[in-house]
Amino acid sequence: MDREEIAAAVQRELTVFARRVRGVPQRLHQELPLVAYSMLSSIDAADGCRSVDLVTLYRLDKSTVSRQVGDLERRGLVAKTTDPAHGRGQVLAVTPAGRALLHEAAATRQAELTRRVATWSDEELAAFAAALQRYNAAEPD
Amino acid sequence: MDREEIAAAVQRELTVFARRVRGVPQRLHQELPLVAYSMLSSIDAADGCRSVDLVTLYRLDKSTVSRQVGDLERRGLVAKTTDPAHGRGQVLAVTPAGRALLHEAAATRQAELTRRVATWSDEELAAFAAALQRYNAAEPD
DNA sequence: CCGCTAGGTTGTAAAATGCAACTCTAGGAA
DNA sequence: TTCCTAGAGTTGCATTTTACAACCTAGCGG
Repeated sequence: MDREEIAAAVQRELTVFARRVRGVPQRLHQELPLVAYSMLSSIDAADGCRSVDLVTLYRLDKSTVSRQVGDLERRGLVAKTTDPAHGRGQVLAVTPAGRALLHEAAATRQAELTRRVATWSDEELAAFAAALQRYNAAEPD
Repeated sequence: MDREEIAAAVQRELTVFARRVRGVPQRLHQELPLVAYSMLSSIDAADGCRSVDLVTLYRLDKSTVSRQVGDLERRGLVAKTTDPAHGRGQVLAVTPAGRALLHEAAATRQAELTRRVATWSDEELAAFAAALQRYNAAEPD
């Protein structure tokens, strides 16, 4: 198998993964679909982040992020604070309720993943994580 | 980093990938968005496949596949034939026009991928492909 | 003090999807 | 043979997610 074939295989597998994931949202966790989950977990991870940061992380439109963050806020999972230190924009923070729901959902997802990779060695899993990280880090433009 | 942390990293990276991909469809290839592309390429790869096969491959609803295949047919990229050998159901085939468009789109996507993994060695890329394959092959239920 | 611009929101339209109800027909049972 | 069941596909309908565009708002630099 030459490099081109390998690349084609990567392409194929990424496509399958991407397509399958589209439906998963509500199936996995009723209250926190993939979209909301990813937002919430990013806000939690990147301390003091603003909506713009999510725009660049996920390469989404401002409006999309605005709506989703708005939804999270309306549900009491996220709080917007106007931090004068950051000048313009609002700093986002996960509320205790948000954190609770997030941990619950994370556990569910983690369990699912753990089952899928049950037969993988630690080394194999670590290599996979590193490769994904590297792939995602590459600039698309 | 213990196994749990590694798993969390995998989770995180897969999420980022999944979220980013959602928007890509029309951006990458005007005529053949990700959804149509994946259908067409699967029909091309799995010779004599039926709609049901796509349902199981991508874990989509029958209706979704029906509409998408219908769209491809209306655009003259796919032909449905009622093969008596298969009993019920219709066997799908990519038309010459479909194949042409498919190859064109594949080239575009391949180029994009190639750029992203330009710094990867053959071994690294092959390992990535294998890991993805393994991940996708795991039964989710 | 004033315009510029980054950050965010809202209106609108499109795509993708799932569920449910329906049709059609091949294949087996009686 | 006839009938009934189950597999394959289609269509109606609602929902979610998204992009684009127009808009608003308030810091920041001059």
